[in-house]
Amino acid sequence: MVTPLEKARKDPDSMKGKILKVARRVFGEYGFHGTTTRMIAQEVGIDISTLYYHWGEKSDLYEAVILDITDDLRDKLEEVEKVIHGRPLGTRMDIAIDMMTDHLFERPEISNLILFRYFGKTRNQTGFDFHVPEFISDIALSMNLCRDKENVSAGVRMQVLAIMNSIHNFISGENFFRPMLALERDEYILKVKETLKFILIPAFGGSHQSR
Amino acid sequence: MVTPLEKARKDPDSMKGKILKVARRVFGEYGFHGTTTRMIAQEVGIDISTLYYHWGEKSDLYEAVILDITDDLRDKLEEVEKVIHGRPLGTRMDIAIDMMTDHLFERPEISNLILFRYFGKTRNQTGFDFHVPEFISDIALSMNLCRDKENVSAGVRMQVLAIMNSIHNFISGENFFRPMLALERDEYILKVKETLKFILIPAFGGSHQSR
DNA sequence: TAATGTCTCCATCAATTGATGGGAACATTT
DNA sequence: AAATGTTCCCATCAATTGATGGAGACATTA
Repeated sequence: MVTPLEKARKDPDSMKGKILKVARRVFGEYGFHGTTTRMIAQEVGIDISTLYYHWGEKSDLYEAVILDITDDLRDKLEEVEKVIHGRPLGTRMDIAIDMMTDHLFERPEISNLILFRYFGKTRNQTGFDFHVPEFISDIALSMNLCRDKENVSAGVRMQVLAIMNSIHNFISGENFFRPMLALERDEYILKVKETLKFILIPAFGGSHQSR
Repeated sequence: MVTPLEKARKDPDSMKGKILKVARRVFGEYGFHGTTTRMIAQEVGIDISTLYYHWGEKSDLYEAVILDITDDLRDKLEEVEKVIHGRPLGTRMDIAIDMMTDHLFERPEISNLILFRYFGKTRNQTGFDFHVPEFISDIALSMNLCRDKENVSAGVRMQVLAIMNSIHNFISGENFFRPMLALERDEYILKVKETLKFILIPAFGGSHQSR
């Protein structure tokens, strides 16, 4: 069976797909409460009732957006893992940072939405959760921070969280940070990678034992 | 002349002060759009019109909250600077992390609100900005990352941002991360400090030259 | 006592916002 | 041609939400 989300992902030119794409961006910029269904409809260039025809409740659309970016992120992480597999630890970090930042800078809504979920509450919180835990374990394994996927210690999981968040921060904070630093977009992206590596590689890329 | 905000800060038991305190927390949890004036009034235990009598428009109250936490943060940073001044670099990081995390874990709204401002947009954005830049330079100087407060390079400022954000992330994300890691509050706080030091001290605390 | 300023609540508005129903245009399929 | 499904707009609701005016209660001051 094909869910509406899968259909919309497969065909981004369909109305469902177009709405989903815009909704990703707008929800990402303004958060759940900061976004109105009218804003989304207007950006797509359709009437509001058309939006409801396709996606139903606002929270249903939001949920679809969340699942969409989750899938997106999972796919990318798998791709990265394939590329870095087998290489020395330092190189692995280097490549992973490059690939993830490039990917996310093209899709800042992903970082935006993830950070919104981490740090903000939503009235009428529906507890559909985020499958973060499995990501974490995969990354920990891929970074040689643990031996097996099961039973990753809390400390290691926090380290992975810190890494992912530091990336998301710079992506999502671009609109705030870049004017502050007076950098062009490509300079900014370059400096982000540089800074992330400067901080993360000494701690993770070097010669440490897996615990 | 005494502004309403100064008055409220000086006298936290006054109605103005009580409202401000609650508003900090609620705005921090739900963001600007996620918070209704009725939510705040209800938490304080007063009628909504009482709130408007004291603070006027919702956005005025929000602005006061922002200024309030900015002052709070500035004061704390000054205090930290006094304590760590003159000590060796590694110890400085260690103490600064301990003091800042302790302070912020008691006042998570600060981290919440700062991250909201970094990562989210607000409809009708009034561009009152955040005075982040000056903090950054102070911290950079205090961490021996630059020689003088003027003319701190973009790279160094990004490093400072990364440090501050990584702290805010764990504070503000507690509600999301802690259940995920199945930790008690004090365990969580301990592990946060541990993780931050594990990542940051190799990059900043060790033997590096100031640029 | 009278006056003043502070603080409170109730009732109410107007605008926004989530959501729906009806109906028409249009293409595709049967 | 008939049936079906998709896409679209208009009108409209009910609930929420930001905001205000008026009228009391209360203490302090004159």
